[in-house]
This record gives sequence, structure tokens and C-alpha cells, in this order.
Amino acid sequence: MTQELFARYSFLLDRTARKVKQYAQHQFKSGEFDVTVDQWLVLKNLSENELLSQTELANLVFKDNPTLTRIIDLLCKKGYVDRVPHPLDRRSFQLHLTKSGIDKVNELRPKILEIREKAWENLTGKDFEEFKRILDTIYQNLDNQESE
Amino acid sequence: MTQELFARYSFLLDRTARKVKQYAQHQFKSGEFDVTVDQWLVLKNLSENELLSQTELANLVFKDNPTLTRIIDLLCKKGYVDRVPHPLDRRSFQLHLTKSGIDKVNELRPKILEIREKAWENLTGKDFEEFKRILDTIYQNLDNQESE
DNA sequence: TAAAAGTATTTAGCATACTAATTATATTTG
DNA sequence: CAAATATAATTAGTATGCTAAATACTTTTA
Repeated sequence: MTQELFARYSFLLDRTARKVKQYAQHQFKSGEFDVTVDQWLVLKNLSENELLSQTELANLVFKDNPTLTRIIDLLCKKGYVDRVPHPLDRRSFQLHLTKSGIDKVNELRPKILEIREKAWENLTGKDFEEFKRILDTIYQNLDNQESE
Repeated sequence: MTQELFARYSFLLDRTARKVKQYAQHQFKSGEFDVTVDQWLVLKNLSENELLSQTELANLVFKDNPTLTRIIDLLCKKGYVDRVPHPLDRRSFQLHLTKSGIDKVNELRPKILEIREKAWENLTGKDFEEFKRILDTIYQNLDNQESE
């Protein structure tokens, strides 16, 4: 029955996403990167967008605010990020990469690009396009549904 | 640069997998299913395989032992599962669905198949095949790598 | 058969995902 | 302008994912 397949695909999707993160996390660990995969995602986005608020950053990386608060806490503790009070809105912070944070991003970026490559071996350019299209379709299907 | 794309795909994969789980979890909640998505996965596998040990079940659902221990704890508390001492190996349990657990599976199965369907709208049979093939390829790429 | 190695499960601890509620501050509106 | 509403960030609580170590038991091996 086709419906059973949908459940199976959902399982495969979850399993593969976990494997990709797991693999990257192992490499991060053995390379002593001093950040997790999710912390890296946040650092990388901060390096590409200065003066974001936490809510703006949360939207960029598709994480909820509590999760982002904790990731930022950890990155502040590690000295890679500062919370700068927003000049116009006292509820808000502007997130700022420290010198050490910038150095970390520059150090890790090429290593991480290499790590990410492994997952995509044995796949063609056409596969990537198909994959992206299908992922986006799934995402849209559920994103629109949500408000109903 | 192509490498940047790999990082982007990894992000999309993670984001989509989370969205699929999130959507299902919302539906589970509004339907008052009394189990989480992961607890359902475990219940469903137990209904299809009697007398599994926790390690066997963990391998089936691709979860690690500590995570499975906790999920089984919760399902026992809810009265859906029993841990039966293994007759030959005193380290081990045989997992057993209670009457209430069987009823729960029968009640939820059709509802959940319907929920799972939503993610796959606007996709063709060929898309599913491609998607499965690509997910499996990625999984294999990293699964083999792991031992190195 | 006693020691060593292996296995099943659990515990502890950290990180992330999510919900709900709280706090502090801004904005809108009557 | 005061009250109602909205927003940014945090806190608290639960569930999951992972690692490392502990416990209890089995199997292997010297």
C-alpha cells in the first residue's frame, strides 16, 4: 500500500539527516573544532551577516528562540560571540563575532567544506538538483499546512 | 563553488527532516495520540516484531541504546509495553506490547498513515524512487566512512 | 575453571528541539 | 496618554541524540 511507503520515506529522511549530522559531528570532534555542528551553523551565519538580532538569526538558521538563546550562551562562553545591546530597542541584542570568533570561522570553514563533501559522493549534479527540489517541495507542503 | 552547495544541501536536509517530524508531532498532539513521533516508531516496530530485545529494537529503529531505554521507560509508564525478563539471558529483556499497546497501535495506525501522506503531495512516484535512492546513497557514503 | 573479554542495559551529562509561560520593553489604539 | 497588544529574549520542563562510564551478566580463553 502506498501510504505505508510515505511512513517509510519519513523514516529514511530522519535517519539520513541524523547520519549526516552524526558524521559531521564525529569529524568536528576528532578535529577538535571546539564547536558543535549547530554552533558552527550559527557562527557561519554570523560571519556572513553582521548585527543580527537573535530572532533574525533564529529565522535564518530555522531554529526556535529558546534553542538559539542556548547556542548563543555557549558561543559567548567560548568567547566567539558578544551580545551588544541594541541601540534603539532595549529588549534586543545585536550579535557580534569577536576577533576570536572570526578567527575560528576562518580556520574551520575550509575544513568543514571538505567534511560536508563526503555525504555527496556517488551522486551526480542532476541528483543534487532533484534532491533539492524534492526537499523544498516537502518543506513547502508542510509549511503551508501549518497555519490550518 | 560546489563545496558551498554541499553545506547548503546538508542544511536543507536537516531543516526538512525537522519540519517533517514537527508537522507529524503537531498532528499527534492535536489528535491527542498520547505518544510522540519517536514513541510511535517504537510501538509500530514492536507490533510487527514480537519478543525483541532492546538492542535488536534499537538496531531496527536506528536509535542508540540510551535513547531507546528512555523511550521504553516512557512506554512502560504509559502501560503500552512490558519488559519481560529473557528466559535464557538475565542481562536482557523481551519487549512485549500490552493489550493497551496493541489497541493503541490499531487506533493510531490509519490516522498516522494519513498524516504522513501530506509531506509527499506534489511529488510523483518517480520522485519517491529518486529520493529514496539519494537518501540511501548518502547514508551508505557515511556509514562506510565511519569505521575509518 | 578462573580470568579476560564481550554484551545488554542503565546512568550521567551535555546539546538540541519543542512548548508554554515569564519578563521586559515597544507599539498600537481607544 | 493610558490600556491593550505585540515583540525579544529568557526560563522551565519534557523528549530525543549522543558519548562515556557503570553494572550485571555471558562467553571465551588461557
